[in-house]
Amino acid sequence: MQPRPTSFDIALRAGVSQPTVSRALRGSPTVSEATRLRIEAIARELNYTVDKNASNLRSQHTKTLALLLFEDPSPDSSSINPFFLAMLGSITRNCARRGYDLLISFQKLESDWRLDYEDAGKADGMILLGYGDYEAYRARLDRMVANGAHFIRWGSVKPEEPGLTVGCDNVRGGLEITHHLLRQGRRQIAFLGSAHKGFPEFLDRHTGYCTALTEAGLRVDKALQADALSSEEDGHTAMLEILDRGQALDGVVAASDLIAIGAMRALHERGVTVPDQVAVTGFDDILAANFTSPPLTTVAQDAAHAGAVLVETLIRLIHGEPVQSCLLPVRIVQRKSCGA
Amino acid sequence: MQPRPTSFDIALRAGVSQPTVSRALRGSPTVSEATRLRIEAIARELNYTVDKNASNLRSQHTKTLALLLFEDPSPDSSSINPFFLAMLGSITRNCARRGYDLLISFQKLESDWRLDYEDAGKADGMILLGYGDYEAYRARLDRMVANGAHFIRWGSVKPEEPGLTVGCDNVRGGLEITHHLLRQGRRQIAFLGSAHKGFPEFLDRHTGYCTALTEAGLRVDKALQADALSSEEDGHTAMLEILDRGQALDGVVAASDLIAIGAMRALHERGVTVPDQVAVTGFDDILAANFTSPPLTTVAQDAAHAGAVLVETLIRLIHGEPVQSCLLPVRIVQRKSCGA
DNA sequence: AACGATTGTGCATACGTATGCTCACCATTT
DNA sequence: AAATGGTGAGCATACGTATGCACAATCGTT
Repeated sequence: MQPRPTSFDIALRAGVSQPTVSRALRGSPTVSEATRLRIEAIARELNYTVDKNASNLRSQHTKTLALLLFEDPSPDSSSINPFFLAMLGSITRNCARRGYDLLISFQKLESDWRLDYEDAGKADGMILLGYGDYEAYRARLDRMVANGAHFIRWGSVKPEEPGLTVGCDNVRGGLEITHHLLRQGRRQIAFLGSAHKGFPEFLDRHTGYCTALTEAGLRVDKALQADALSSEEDGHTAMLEILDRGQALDGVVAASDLIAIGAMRALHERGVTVPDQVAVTGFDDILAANFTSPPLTTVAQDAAHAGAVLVETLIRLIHGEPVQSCLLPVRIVQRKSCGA
Repeated sequence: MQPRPTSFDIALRAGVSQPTVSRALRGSPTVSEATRLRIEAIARELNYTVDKNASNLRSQHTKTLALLLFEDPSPDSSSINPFFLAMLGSITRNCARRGYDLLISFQKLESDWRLDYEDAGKADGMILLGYGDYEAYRARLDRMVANGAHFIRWGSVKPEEPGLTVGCDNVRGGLEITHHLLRQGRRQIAFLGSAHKGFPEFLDRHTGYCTALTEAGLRVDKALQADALSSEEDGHTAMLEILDRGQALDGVVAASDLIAIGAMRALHERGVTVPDQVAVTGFDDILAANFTSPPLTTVAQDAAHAGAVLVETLIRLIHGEPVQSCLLPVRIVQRKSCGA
């Protein structure tokens, strides 16, 4: 177990100076082809790798991004929301594609996450992922922007918020899926999802839902709505709540797939058939949406694309290139649960 | 946007030397209480954070673990196996709990992953996660062990393999779930899962399945087995293959939940009822297993516990403490699909 | 033939921290 | 009063790389 070779070892064997080795391996044009090839050969032979800590320390950047995953506010914090997991996969791949490492961390929204990463020189920028009411942290975000921190959020895109946001078009998603149910002739469409401020994306979806109803000349009825956070259990509870009101309904727009799955369970328990009596739709298109019975019609967010945009935009921000927030399109995935 | 404060800045304001600041903040006993408190106060005031790169460079360790996630060999590489995602979540949490950062990377098993991480000084150790025939890489693993690399694998625990492995008791899982079906009176139990070497865990589960049948005095019948890699589609195909043989059966032991879900889809398409005509079981207990129709009886692997053991063991390995491979218990989660 | 332009390399140094060693100081002991 | 021991802090330095600057060598130009 010999110590790692350094650039000095390479230099010695190649008969050049250490800086020349550094330049050669980084592909600097000021090093001649012949020298570079010689150095590269020796480096390969010795299994040399650049010491990242030394390299980062000197160059003052890390080629690393930090992904801060904010815990669901829901009590069941033992599992991550499946959609965020899909995002995580996509972000990881895209970081690798761009030559960046990805540092992952779970956080509470209230904790002092800024200090831990970019400030500590562990990452060049941060991706903020998770439900959460960023508005409550406006002051902190403002300060971060002022300090020149590099970060980008996934969430509800609002022009007035500080910093950059990438998110899908939740309003349009809510609008189109509701339209879709209306086109099936559904008229008493419930909405399940938190209207709580902590879930700005759910609020947007709710806005789309309301707009669709209004455009169709229908009344937005409070009796057809119930709060649900993000879990399957929440969806189950919310659905039962509406049923227990004795409220008649023929459709359900759920703010997430998990909520929709819970709602279907509740309907099933009460002997209501899906989609014949009640059509149900979700949002996200998580894996499980394929396997429910009936399979769930839902608004798909393209996690692969979203991850690419997040990483790409953040890297451009780090490089000082012009960037802007970005609203991604959504797409309706039609399966059986909507009755179409 | 002023430059980050360094330990020299703190030292200046506190009227001490830089090394004293370093010692104070790291809690060295050679610094007096009074001095330490003073330094800590100033550090807080200036929003000081230790520069990780400098710190790591000097101390030659990073307080970072690398998670190498090997791609599924399955063609659909766009999504990560849900069980591994659950592991990822658990590993992340446990790293945080122990004060380590987690660096994530997708890899191909063939690529030169060792060089990229521990050697580059980016991580103190590596967690290897993914299906894969590590045996084919025995030589490389041997070399890594000889070089003193710190790594731990998730997978099939075999005493003869180099390095450390943590895995659940796949043989016992296969055994118990098959017993479970046998106890329901099932006698013609199929096995769906790759007997391919690339999936040692599936092989172990298959071993358990065979043992259970033999113990029950039943013959292990090739006609009741079909290869399936890890995806839902593979399970679907494999199930159809057996059905198309005209093979009679009353139970299915699938080597993963996704395979089981695909199998149930195939059975449903052919008008076979689950669990009345055919009982179906899975392995993993992914989220979706709750929501299938009927809900899937399966062998649960405790990802939360597994992640804790992996991280714990790796850290002890890094610290030079005695460690050993570890076999984790599995637990049968009974739902509707097994007919019990 | 002399001179500027170009090319390739070395020198010196900085990045910010952690730690072995030395040393001053004070309290206690003989 | 001298010797001893313990405590707290400073000095010097190392970790391995990247980069501004100087400079030597080569080339092309008039």
